[in-house]
Amino acid sequence: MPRTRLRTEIRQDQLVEAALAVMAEQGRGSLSVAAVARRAGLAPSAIYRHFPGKQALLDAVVERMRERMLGAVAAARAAEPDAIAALRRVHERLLHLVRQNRALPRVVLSGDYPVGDRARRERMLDLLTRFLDALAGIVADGQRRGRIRSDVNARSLAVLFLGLFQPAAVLWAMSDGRFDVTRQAREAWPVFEQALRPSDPASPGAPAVRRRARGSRALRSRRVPA
Amino acid sequence: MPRTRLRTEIRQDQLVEAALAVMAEQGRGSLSVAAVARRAGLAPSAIYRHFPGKQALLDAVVERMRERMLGAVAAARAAEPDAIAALRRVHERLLHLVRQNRALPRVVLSGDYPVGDRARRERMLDLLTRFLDALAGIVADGQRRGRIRSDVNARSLAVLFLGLFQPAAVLWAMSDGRFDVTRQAREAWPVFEQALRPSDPASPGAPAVRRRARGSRALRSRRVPA
DNA sequence: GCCTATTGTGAACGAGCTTTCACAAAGGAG
DNA sequence: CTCCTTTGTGAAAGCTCGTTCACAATAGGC
Repeated sequence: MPRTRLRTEIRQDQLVEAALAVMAEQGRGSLSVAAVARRAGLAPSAIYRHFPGKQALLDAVVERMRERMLGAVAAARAAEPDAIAALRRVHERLLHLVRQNRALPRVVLSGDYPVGDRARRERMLDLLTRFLDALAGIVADGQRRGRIRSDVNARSLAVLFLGLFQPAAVLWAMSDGRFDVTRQAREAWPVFEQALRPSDPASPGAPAVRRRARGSRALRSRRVPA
Repeated sequence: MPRTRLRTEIRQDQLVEAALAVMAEQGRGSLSVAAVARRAGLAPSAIYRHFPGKQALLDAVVERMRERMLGAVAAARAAEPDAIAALRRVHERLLHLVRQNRALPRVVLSGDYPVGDRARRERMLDLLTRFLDALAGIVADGQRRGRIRSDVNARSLAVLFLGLFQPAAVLWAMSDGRFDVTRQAREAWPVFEQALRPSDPASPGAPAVRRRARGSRALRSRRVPA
């Protein structure tokens, strides 16, 4: 007996959410077509009405994570003119995103989402690359305005920023939410923010004095494959 | 035709290494008993002479990662009396460990190693908890001697340290080694080291002045589930 | 109220996986 | 040398999973 009948766009949406929910609860190992279908209240075979196969569903999951992560960065950048404030906002939004969706670190940050194709692995890496590019864009902006130290290249600081929330996210997902990610953020952020400031001991808003950039000056902000 | 015949301890060792190699090359998705056996030059059924089942093999893999990670921390701590130098050494050793063994982030840092049992998940979390405890021990030592700022609790700084190398490790594993983890380390470490220093603008070796510890003073260095 | 494209279902197939088992060979103890 | 434990093998069982298919039921345009 067919249950309620819904349009395919709605079902696609539901199935992506169901897949995320299954991954959040039981890990990626249990991410079977049957589990996703059951979670969405459908028979396993119904999935093939809305996706060509399991791989396409997994792609859609990645695509949704991409939208949310890049969306978080873009929104924060648009809302806050100041680079440091924008980074802080990104930090808050990302943690909120992870809290809402425990599967995020398993999809994006684990480095081992089940992408079969080699081209798909590249796309996965591309997601993180674009994410880091967006962060580096904010950092570079702050560097131009003297709000962020210029003796370290923007890309490295962006990776450092990633390190500010990735361990917290993974620990939170691993511990089933017992790791206090809010406290970690509250304590770690000021340290990071202070580390971003120009090393000039003058007022924190002053333009960077650019004290000896040493050997790392010529480093470009390349793409991840470097 | 039986190939060369070796003692079970040697085979266990070989099989763990084979499993790590398979994971490093093809990801955890392809970590089948057959793949591990082929890599070790054995028939699939031979694995059951040396391990009760696949799960036990996976446990042994985790155990080996545990030894190596905790060993790296302990060795660095023993070799360097100064806390900051010890942390730097841990950082170098861990990156070396990851470079030698691309599977490490997939086993330990992804938060989604295929551990079936709930007790096993706890043990996995316990590994990271002990790792963070060991790091926090070094940090606390540095705090006592005034080498590291005391206005942030040791555990939070330990997680921050984890963030110094986890993203690099994951990016390196995801990009098949194209991400330049050495450069990232070279650029990021000074920033982190500087952020560790007591906020007192006096000489970096002076005892901490302990300027306003604010609300976070009473925070204990709890275990990860907090 | 009918028609047709769309959505849902249960059964079944085939592939791949873990595990077991009967049997073969090796290698040290006696 | 002989025996017996240990180690290795190939075949097959048993299982889960992704996918296909014939068929049923719905919803909306006419």
